Amino acid sequence: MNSEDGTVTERGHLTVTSPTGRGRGDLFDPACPTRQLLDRLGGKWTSMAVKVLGDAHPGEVRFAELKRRMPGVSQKMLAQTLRSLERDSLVDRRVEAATPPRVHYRLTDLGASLTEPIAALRNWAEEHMARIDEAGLAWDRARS
Amino acid sequence: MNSEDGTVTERGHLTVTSPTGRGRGDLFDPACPTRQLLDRLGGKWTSMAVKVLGDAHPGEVRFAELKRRMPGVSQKMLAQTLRSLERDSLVDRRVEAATPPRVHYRLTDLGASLTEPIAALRNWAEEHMARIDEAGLAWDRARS
DNA sequence: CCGTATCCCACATGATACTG
DNA sequence: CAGTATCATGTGGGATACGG
Repeated sequence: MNSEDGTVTERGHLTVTSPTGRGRGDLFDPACPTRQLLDRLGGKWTSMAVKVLGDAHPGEVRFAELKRRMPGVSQKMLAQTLRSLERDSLVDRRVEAATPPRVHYRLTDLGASLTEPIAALRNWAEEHMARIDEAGLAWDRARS
Repeated sequence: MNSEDGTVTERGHLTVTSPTGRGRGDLFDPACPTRQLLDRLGGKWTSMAVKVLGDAHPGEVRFAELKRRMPGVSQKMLAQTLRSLERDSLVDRRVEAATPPRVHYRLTDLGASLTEPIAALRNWAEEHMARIDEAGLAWDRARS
């Protein structure tokens, strides 16, 4: 982010309106909800964590089990991802006081509701991504 | 959706196991369609470009007009975003030979179909992001 | 007008090591 | 077991300048 330049380089977003549509006095959409959501889901592990927790719903999943079901994730990234989801109230964290400690995670109702739009994305992806891959390869070939 | 156990092997989503059924994963899956889609939509300008082009559909939009409707985007990022979309066959590019040249962009049918799952995301975001923001602020307050 | 080529930096992610 | 701390790095993306 640039220093003291008051003008932000990013403002209006997916809620971009037609100039004639309605007079939005503000014009500046400091934080478009869709952008914010995409920023979260776009993270490398967020959607996978939601998926894994969603599959276990309404059961709880422990940290190590979560890690086991998300091959490739590091402890750091898993913890960070869960933190973020917890902060957003999408995930609930329950600590079982014991030695060693046990920590259980589950989706909140809000988090569970997210699985629906994600499912829409997944369905679209399953149906069309193969074609997109082909198109990409063809494009690469045709290029010079 | 069941609360069954087991690793996530379901085809089509954020699949995580190796194709050879190795059991526990050693490698993460690079070819999950949903992951690929999210990587694209997660880009800073992709979804906005789709939105703007979708609003204009079936009309075409020229480069400069697109840029005008996407405040904050640089020429580099706009060109790069459009290239990527074109490569994916989500966007069609038409060059009108003239001086100065005119280039028109429009969504393909495939690209237009993407607006539906995106709309699902947007609806969810508009309905719930405010609450998520609150939760984040409360969380920040509660934890020093 | 419509791009591409460079440079640059913040940041997301990964590897590793260390605690309670 | 469930994290946090630290360091290294690849890259997305912004600024700027040049070219067709």
